[in-house]
Amino acid sequence: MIINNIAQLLETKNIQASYHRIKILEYLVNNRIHPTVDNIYSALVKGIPTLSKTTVYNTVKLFVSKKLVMQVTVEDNEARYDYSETPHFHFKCKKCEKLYDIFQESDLLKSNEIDGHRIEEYHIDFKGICSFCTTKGEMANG
Amino acid sequence: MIINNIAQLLETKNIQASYHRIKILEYLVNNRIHPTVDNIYSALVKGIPTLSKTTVYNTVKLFVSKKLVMQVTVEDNEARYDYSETPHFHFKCKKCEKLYDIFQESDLLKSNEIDGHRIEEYHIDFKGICSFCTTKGEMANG
DNA sequence: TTCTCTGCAAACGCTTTGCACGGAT
DNA sequence: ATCCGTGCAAAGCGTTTGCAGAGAA
Repeated sequence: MIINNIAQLLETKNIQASYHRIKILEYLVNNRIHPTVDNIYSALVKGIPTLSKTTVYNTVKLFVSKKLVMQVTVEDNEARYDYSETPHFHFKCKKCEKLYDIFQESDLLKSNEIDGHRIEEYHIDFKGICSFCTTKGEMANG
Repeated sequence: MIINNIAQLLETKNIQASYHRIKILEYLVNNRIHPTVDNIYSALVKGIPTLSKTTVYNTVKLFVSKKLVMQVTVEDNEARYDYSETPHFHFKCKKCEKLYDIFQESDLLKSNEIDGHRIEEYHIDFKGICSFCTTKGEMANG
């Protein structure tokens, strides 16, 4: 369902709504499981036998560049992709390896628990434009 | 300097203090620049011509397993290594690509600035033992 | 001697690149 | 006819593995 909405969503971001792109975005919207490229490919190739992994790579890269989906890196060498309107954090269980979404915001760092999960490590990374680059304006490019 | 302290630091963590390990840890302690394996290798091979990248891989992996250094993944396909007693966050400038340490803790998410840097994205990942694995105790290993 | 550290070379796995085919406009 | 999406095959690159030689205990 909501294939039309998916196509519209693509157009909102100025992405031409090809069949593959619709299916890939649809998968991301309906499966908020932080899939890898391989996850997406394996799930979709059953219904689209001609699908290639290159297309999945191309497509998620395009989606990320258009800020339609977010790339998540919790573990190394596994790029995962995440469609979500709501900013959130992740909790990865070292035992069962599941990746949980965390929406709670307050007192994140005041205890060693979050949503009942025992925190052993955390990694908080910000990206943006640093104060030096901000004051230097655009001229410092390159 | 402080070669002796480095050796002691290794012994504290039950790591035999070989020459290479001392030099690699010394480099990490003195260069809090979140170096990659390649950074470490390139810096040290000048003074230790026989050094191999495999040894650097082996060594940082050992350090991480002994919790002597932390593995940082801000960008994909670049594993960086970080010696630091103080837990902290990172801010990566999208323009100049520099990686800043952030020690401030309060109101992290209440504004779109931190230490004067303009935040455009953030990624907060936790790792530990999830509530299900905790209640299941040790029996659920596998 | 035995155990561990070291290092070369090859293998590995994810990702990217180059190029050509095919469909849409 | 042109542009863009797609896909195969090969290359690329960081990392891991296997194994052998060197050094320490």
